[in-house]
This record gives sequence, structure tokens and C-alpha cells, in this order.
Amino acid sequence: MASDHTRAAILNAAERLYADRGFGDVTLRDIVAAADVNLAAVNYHFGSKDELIAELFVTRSLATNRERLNELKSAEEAGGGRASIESILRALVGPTLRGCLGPDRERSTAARFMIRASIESVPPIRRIKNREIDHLRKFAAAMRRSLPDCSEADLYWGLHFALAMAHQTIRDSERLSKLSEGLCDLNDVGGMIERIVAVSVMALTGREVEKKAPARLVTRDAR
Amino acid sequence: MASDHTRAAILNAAERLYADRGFGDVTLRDIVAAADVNLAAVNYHFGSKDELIAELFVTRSLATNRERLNELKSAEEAGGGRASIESILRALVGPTLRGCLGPDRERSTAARFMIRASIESVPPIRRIKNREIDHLRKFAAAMRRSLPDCSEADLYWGLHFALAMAHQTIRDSERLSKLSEGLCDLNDVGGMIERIVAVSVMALTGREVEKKAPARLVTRDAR
DNA sequence: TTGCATTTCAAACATTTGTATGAAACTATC
DNA sequence: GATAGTTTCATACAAATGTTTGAAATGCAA
Repeated sequence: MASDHTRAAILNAAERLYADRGFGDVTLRDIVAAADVNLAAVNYHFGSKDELIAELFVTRSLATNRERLNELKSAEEAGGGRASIESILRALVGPTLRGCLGPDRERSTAARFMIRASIESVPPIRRIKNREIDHLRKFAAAMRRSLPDCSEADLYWGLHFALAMAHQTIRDSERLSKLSEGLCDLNDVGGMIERIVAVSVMALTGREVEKKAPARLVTRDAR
Repeated sequence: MASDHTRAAILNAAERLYADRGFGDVTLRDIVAAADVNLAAVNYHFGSKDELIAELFVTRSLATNRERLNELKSAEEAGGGRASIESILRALVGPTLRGCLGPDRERSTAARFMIRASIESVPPIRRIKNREIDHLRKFAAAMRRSLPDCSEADLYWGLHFALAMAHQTIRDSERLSKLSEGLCDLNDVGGMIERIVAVSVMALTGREVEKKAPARLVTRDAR
């Protein structure tokens, strides 16, 4: 299998270039130039450009999914088999948000790549995303256990809204930042997660989250 | 100025093709074939492919923005200058959702085009979207008048979340439909709008919406 | 070393794509 | 009906891009 050096160099260069400039205007020639390997190496090692992109994306999204499930498992164990709805939602949106947002300096190439992947929807990635449903079903199941009185439809809407807020915050963080002229602190990922969790819980239960929220969405003094 | 026939034929064909197959794999040659005009006509009438796409998008999004502002104005007039937060949010997300979702048969080419535009983010459209902020500021201002005690940051987060839920529901309606196995009714646009408005209001005020919501997010009987 | 498989390389391929050109057809005005 | 301006057309251009090829290099086992 040789040293894998070329393969790894391609993956690194590709991830960085895609993260920096998007899928639209990065060519194989750009990638091999940055990786300092031969043009044919991409097709030799990956088969095609799309398969290279797919490999980059599955690697990263498997990691995120694993992290989500770990958090979910911890939460369920801590709750004796039934996790609180807050902790379930936190496990759902936390890993993604922590991975993709936060201080610029800490934002890894991997994170920037995933942001790109969520902004520019390119065919090989779309195909993979379509298989994400089974993963989400596990969270739906946990939510059902946590909120046995909640209707199925409301459950799915709540799950959907939680993901929507998280995902769109990643996609459009720049717009929110401009719109609020910096008032919305996108570096405070923890606070952002709690906001999204709080809103989602309210959406699901009709009541505010009361405990252990380091940052709450509604912080006004006015009643 | 001649009959404009060619120009219109191109716009129609392009919108339909982009709506059906996405920006990725529709070429100018596909468009002119569908419109039954000469290849050079696109560049003659629009200057370039990107300008054609831009024209399609601005036309549609200006229409949506106009509709939003009309609704906002109506709401403010009805409330004597100060609209309820519910009606403001309804004016914000309603036009987009009504335009893009609903029964298949009623879903116009224009709507399907806008969905595409929101899924596949292509450069000319991205450029236009960046100018959308001024439009949103008007809604932020209305919200500020409606909720004078709400902190600025919370206001922007609420606006952002409302848009996030609406936007992502459009983008990912298929996933929600599959995930919920049809339980979440995406044809009931009215109900969907009220769900999003209700959640957004809760996010902003910490309380449930109480009046005139034809469909509420929280419909469980359990307390 | 010899032989065999893996990997690298330069070059070419084959398309596809948006755009440009210049002549022809058309239209409206005088 | 000649003229000038506009629009249409067939065709060519030029550049970019993913992929393939076949030979050279490299690594490794016997």
C-alpha cells in the first residue's frame, strides 16, 4: 500500500482549497498543484473527483455523527435510560455548531470545509446527505422516550426546527453578524447552542427551559 | 424594441429548466433549445449566462419582498402603527413559504425555481442575496417597535431563527417528509406558517402565542 | 539481481462550456 | 422603397476540465 503519502496530501490540499474557495472554483489541477502531486494521482487514488469529495465529506460527517451519538448515549446513561429533552437536543446540535462556529482562529480547516459543504450543495455531497435520515431517527426515538406525551408530528417538527436553526446559523452566520452589527456574538458557541436548545424545547413543550442553561434566549428584564 | 418574444421565451425556458434540473446541469444550449431560439440570443439579450440567472432571481425575489412589505404595512396599519409581533413574523415568513411550498399541483415554476436557488447556491445569486440585509432591517425595526423591551440581540436572534425555520423547511421539506413518514403535512402551508410564527414568538417573548393561531405547534393534551 | 506489483508522471484526449463574430433577415422610419 | 437600426442565425473560438494512457520510476519479495 506504499506510504499513503500522496493520498493524504491530496486529501489535505483538497480540504483546504475547498474550505477556502468553495467547490465551484477549485479544479483538480489546483488540488494537485497544492498537494504537489501529479494530476493523474487523483483518479488513481480516488477514482474520480466526485469520489474524492465524497470521501472528504463522509469522513467528516461520520465523525460528527459519532460525536452526536456519544453525547446522546452519555445523556441517556446519566438519566437512567431516559435523557432530558434538553440534553438530547444539545447532543443533536452541539457537535455541529461547535465544529463549525466559534472564534476564527480556532476554526479548523475541517470545520470550514463542512460549512462550505452546507452552503454549496454539490451532487456527491447531496447523495450522501440523503442517507442521513437513519441517523436522525435515533434522535427522534430518544425524543419520543423523553416526551412520551408529545405527538409524533410535533416531535418531528421540533427536531426539524432544531436542526434548521443550527444549520442556518452555520450557513448564514455572516448575515446575522452583519444584520445585528456584531450584537449577536457568533463566537459564543455555548450560548448559541443553549439558545437553540431553549427555543426548541419551548417549541416542543410549550414551556421555557428552567435549569442549567448557561445562557438563555430570553434575557430581558421586562416581563 | 421588437416583440420581446425571444427574451421572454428565454426567461421562461430558463426558469423551467433550472427549476426542474438545477443550475448545475443546465447549459445555455439546453435553454436555447427549449426556448427554440438561437444560442447567441442569450448573450445578445442578457449579456451573459450569469446575468440571465441574476435577472430571473431578482424578479422573483423582488416580488417576494414586495409582498412581505405589503403584509407588514397592512399589519402596522391595522395596529395603528404598531403591529403585533405575530403579524410581523407572519409577514416575514408567510410570502416565502406560501410561494415555495404547498400542494404539488399548485407549486409554480417560479416557486420551484426559488427552491432551487435556495438549495444550490450559485455565484450570481449569492451576490444578490448579500444585498437583502436592508430589506430585513425594516422587519427588525418593526419588531423593535412591537417589542420595545426586548434586547437588540434577542431581537436579531429571533428574526434569524424565524427565517432559519422557514428557509430550512423549504430547503429540506423532502427530508422532513421522509423522516416523519408523511406525518408532517407539508401541504398545509398555513399551519406551517403558524407553527413557525408561534415558535418564533416564544423565542422572542418566552410565552406562547395565545390568539388567532389556526394551528398551534403545541397541540398535546398533556400538561 | 531479477521479477512483479504498485505508484508516479507527462502528455494527450475528449468534451463541454460560455462567448464572440459577421453576415443575413427583419422592422420601422423617412 | 431605400436606409438605418435591431434582431436572429450558423458557425467558430478559446479556454477549461475531468479523465485516460502508456511508459518510467519505485518498492519489495524471492
